[in-house]
Amino acid sequence: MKTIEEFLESKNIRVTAMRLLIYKFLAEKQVAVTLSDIENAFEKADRTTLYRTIKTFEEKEIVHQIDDGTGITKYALCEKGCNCEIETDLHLHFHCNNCNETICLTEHKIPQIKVPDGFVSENVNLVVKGICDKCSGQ
Amino acid sequence: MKTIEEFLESKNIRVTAMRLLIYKFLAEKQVAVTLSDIENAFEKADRTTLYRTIKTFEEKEIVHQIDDGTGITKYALCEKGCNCEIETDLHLHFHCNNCNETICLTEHKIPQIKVPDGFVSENVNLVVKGICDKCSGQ
DNA sequence: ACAATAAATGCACTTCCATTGCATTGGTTA
DNA sequence: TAACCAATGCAATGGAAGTGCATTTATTGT
Ligand SMILES: [Mn+2]
Ligand SMILES: [Mn+2]
Ligand SMILES: [Zn+2]
Ligand SMILES: [Zn+2]
Repeated sequence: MKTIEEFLESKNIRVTAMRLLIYKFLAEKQVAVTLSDIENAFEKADRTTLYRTIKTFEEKEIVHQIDDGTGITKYALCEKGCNCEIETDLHLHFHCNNCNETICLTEHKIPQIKVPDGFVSENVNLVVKGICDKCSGQ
Repeated sequence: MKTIEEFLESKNIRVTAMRLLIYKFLAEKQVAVTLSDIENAFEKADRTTLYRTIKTFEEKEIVHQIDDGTGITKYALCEKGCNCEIETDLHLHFHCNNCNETICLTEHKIPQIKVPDGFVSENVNLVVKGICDKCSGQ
């Protein structure tokens, strides 16, 4: 069981107080977060630092970006063995129309999508919208 | 074969010169267009008018909005019998990473997506990215 | 330990797109 | 013709993403 510090170092991310805090914040959250969410959680810190931190995490592939159609970019930690490097994020994302939260359904892989002749599929974004388990009340 | 005028009226959209022009512009295009595309095509007209025209078309369900992940909203005419009212846009969208164009693959319906127990799927957005037929050169 | 160096942080500013308020124009109806 | 309402145009706003540069903090070599 690696410490967070060791984990970040193994990914060539220098450990700083801010980075540890943001990493922990992401790890606690069960849902994808926006930059504003992080901003609200760390009011002392500058927006740019938070922005660049999340971008660093993204580059180093410990976080992936989610476009859930709300127009606001969200982020979530990658799962172990996520291998963003090789192919993008194969799991689907669910956006709740009620509580407005977006979560990774890491168990649910995106099915193979057929495209017409002549088209080459490199990458797929699949977002399901509806009511989440918490909001559907069961 | 209805005229465009009759068609717009049947959808409770008042016919104006601008609306006819924009409708024809959309009808000619084989690809989804941005507001800027329309703006460039009609430099005499005000951006707001173009914006509100497309929003009117969207409300009246003769145009659907496409979020292809570029961060810029695109629009395309609905197919006949599209029935946006009942359920959204079941076809998938393809975004070309080379020419940067997005097209409706109206023939390609989105497959049924399974979601975990407790989740209710209301609506699915599926965007495939890759190389389009024109760019793949076949 | 110290100086040199590089990276991280903070502040200010910019850009881009979407959206709105309000005045004006234009078309329809009584 | 007068009254009305919708469409248009202009100006401004807002939100989010991104960048330049100065400052602080950490790392490295001597
Ligand atoms: Mn995810
Ligand atoms: Mn479409
Ligand atoms: Zn919910
Ligand atoms: Zn192309």
